[in-house]
Amino acid sequence: MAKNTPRREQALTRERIIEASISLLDSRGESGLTFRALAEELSTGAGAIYWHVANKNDLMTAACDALVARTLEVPVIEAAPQDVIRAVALGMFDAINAHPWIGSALARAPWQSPIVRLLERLGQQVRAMGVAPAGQFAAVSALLSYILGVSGQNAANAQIGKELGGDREAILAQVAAAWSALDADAYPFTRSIAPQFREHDDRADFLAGIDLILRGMALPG
Amino acid sequence: MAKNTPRREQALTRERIIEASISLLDSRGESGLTFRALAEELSTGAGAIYWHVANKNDLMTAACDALVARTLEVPVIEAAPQDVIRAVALGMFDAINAHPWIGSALARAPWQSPIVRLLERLGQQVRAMGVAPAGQFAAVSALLSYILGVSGQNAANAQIGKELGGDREAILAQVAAAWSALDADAYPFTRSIAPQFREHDDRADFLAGIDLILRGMALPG
DNA sequence: ACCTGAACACCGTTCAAGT
DNA sequence: ACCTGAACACCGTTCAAGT
Repeated sequence: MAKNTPRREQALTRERIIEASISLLDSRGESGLTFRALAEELSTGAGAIYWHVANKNDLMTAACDALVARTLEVPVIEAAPQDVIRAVALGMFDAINAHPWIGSALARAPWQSPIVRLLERLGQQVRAMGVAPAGQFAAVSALLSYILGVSGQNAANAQIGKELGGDREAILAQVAAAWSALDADAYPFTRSIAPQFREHDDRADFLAGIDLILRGMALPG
Repeated sequence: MAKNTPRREQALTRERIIEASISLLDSRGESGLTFRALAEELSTGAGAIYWHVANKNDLMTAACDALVARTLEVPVIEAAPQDVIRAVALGMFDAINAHPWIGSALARAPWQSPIVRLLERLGQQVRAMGVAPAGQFAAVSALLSYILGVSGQNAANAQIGKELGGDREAILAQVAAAWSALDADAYPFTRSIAPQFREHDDRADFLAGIDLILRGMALPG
């Protein structure tokens, strides 16, 4: 055996670990990211990964951060601040739809790097909108919380969808049917909204919520 | 041994299991809820619990639902719809502050019973506000997503706070310091907001976000 | 400095067997 | 019908030992 035979094609780096994590998360879902699976994918031992990564939480946050960075990388179009905010929000919505695990990862990373990226992007636009300095943090925080809330729900929906076989139409119909069967006295609103729910468009409703907040922000006072 | 000696004081019921789960979650945090710990608490075997509960997810959702139900149980004060919405939202905020694990449980229970309780309460008020039927679902959905987003972040904050020793002041200061140290070109907004963040009031900002959405909803069209 | 892989201390869930 | 508890198939994480 030559002594300088490399043990593998590429050296094990934090970046390679993160990339492998993303592809594992995308292909096998949240429960598919395992130190053992990762080690096999990278042709190494489970313990080796700990040299580059503190723990699983660190790994998830890093994977999430990499995708959020990519999502926000798109060139900033010259547009009204409100439109940029809409674009950023929709970009996140689409990214989470494509990689549902980001939703759960974001929920567990309070004020960490992926969130800060978003905060910065939204904040610059909120400032450009002319929101008073004293209200800027609260305004950005509201946008952020809303986006994260939708993210989390969408991630959970996707998870359940995968478990139940994936047919979105069927799941919506099932939920709508359950709502229609609720007690008429206790749940009048939910019952009445069931048909609307069945045909609702997550993306359109998401944007409607963003617009609600933006409209509230644009008002004086 | 008499044959009719009861094996334990009380029979094992779904309710007792849920109560024990809540107290375990409150005292030991999210990772403290374990079938083994639960079994010991209830003087039974781990497997016995499965007779009354489908799985851990079912258990978490049920525990969450019980607390949400209690939170929404408070008598509806005769007040303007906006004020009732504020009160409901604040009630949820405080409940999640007291039991951070609700935040994570809610995030994983899309359109399940705890969420439906909230949906109903908010929906009745949105309708009372006079929002057009076609916009009611989107409006409630926005409020709901926002509340869940804040919930999730708060739950994660509490989790990290517990891990790091619990001093909120110190954690805020630490995050603010990290933000101030960010690259000046890439993160101008985050840097500028750091002092504000250090002294921000989660509850006040939460309410400010609710008001933003309510204001947006009250506008025509 | 970086990697190996066995070992540790857990998990949720199942299921034959009991009452 | 309800409960027992051992067993199964996993986890994340650590660490002595290697290169």
